[in-house]
Amino acid sequence: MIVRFREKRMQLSKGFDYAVRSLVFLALLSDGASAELRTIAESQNIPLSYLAKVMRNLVRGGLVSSTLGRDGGYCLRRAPEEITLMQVYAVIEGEMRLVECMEDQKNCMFYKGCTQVSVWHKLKNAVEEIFRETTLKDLLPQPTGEQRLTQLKEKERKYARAGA
Amino acid sequence: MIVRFREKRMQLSKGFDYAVRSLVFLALLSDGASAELRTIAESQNIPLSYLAKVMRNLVRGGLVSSTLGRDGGYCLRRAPEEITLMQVYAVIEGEMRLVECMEDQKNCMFYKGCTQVSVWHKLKNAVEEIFRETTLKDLLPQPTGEQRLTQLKEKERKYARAGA
DNA sequence: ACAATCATGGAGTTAGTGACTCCACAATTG
DNA sequence: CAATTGTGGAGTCACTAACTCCATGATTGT
Repeated sequence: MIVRFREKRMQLSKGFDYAVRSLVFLALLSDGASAELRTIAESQNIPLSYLAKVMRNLVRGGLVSSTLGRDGGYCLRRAPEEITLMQVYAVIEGEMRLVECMEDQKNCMFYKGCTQVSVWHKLKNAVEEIFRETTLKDLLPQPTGEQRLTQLKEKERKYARAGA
Repeated sequence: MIVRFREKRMQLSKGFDYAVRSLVFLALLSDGASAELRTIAESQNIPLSYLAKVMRNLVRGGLVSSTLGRDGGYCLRRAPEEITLMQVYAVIEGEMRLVECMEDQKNCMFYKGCTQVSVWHKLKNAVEEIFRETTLKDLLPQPTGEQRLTQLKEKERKYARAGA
């Protein structure tokens, strides 16, 4: 039996979710390294040929670069902190439209008297602001206490060497 | 040819939009007055029998009351400033779920390492905050300059009488 | 009491599209 | 040249928002 997502509105698409996950995966690679489609798909449990489409959009959008042939794959084009969710959203979904008449109000039959459109815009702005201020870096898993301790020691050693 | 809404994610349902429009319509009636389904539907260009369903939800949700029989119809149960968009959303759409694994993270295969869910929650909170702070009153059309002038004169006359 | 008028309830129907698949093709490299 | 990798696009499928229909129940004026 396939358990499915009871659909309610205001939800994000899987494509967008997949894109973000994949980008985070790429961001976690030691810098500059690339990963093939299959690796990403398997690690993130994303259907391979569907992810192909998503990645193509990311390539077209300039967020990742792809190399063909043996040892090919995808890698980030910019540092994680320079890639915002807004950019990802724009690449995957385009312009955000909460309602039909969001920008082309001429089509809206309530053109003149419509008082709600301002609220929808406020909503859109709030969402986009969060998208704009959230970068891939914010989505990277925080180092555990142990890891942070290691980093600290590393730093200390550096300072010690610098002082010597 | 039927022109249709190019669907992009993060959009609000028509049901919700219809609900809000209808409530605003009711709020504009001189207080206590009720309007029948047909009146609302026609004024707002909403398919009659679809609106019936929406209104039923609003009744069940306690936002409007309905009276059957001749001269029946719907009217607001509370003052416009006491009805928030959040309440309307809850009645029409239920709990907001931006992604599948929003609350039942056990189902999420990335349970442990998932760093994005916090962003989705931030998003949800931002949207819900706007919904919570926006009431029907905020959606009522502002009086035009002319109307405001009339109101002002009305007030002056009152004061004049009071002074006399 | 009755008929007109109103909402209620629930079982359809439909079109659109998000999510996913498949396959042929193009580029790269050992 | 053969293996490996991404590209491109047409095609499929299931789900559901949006909408319809009809039978039923409540209320009120006459």
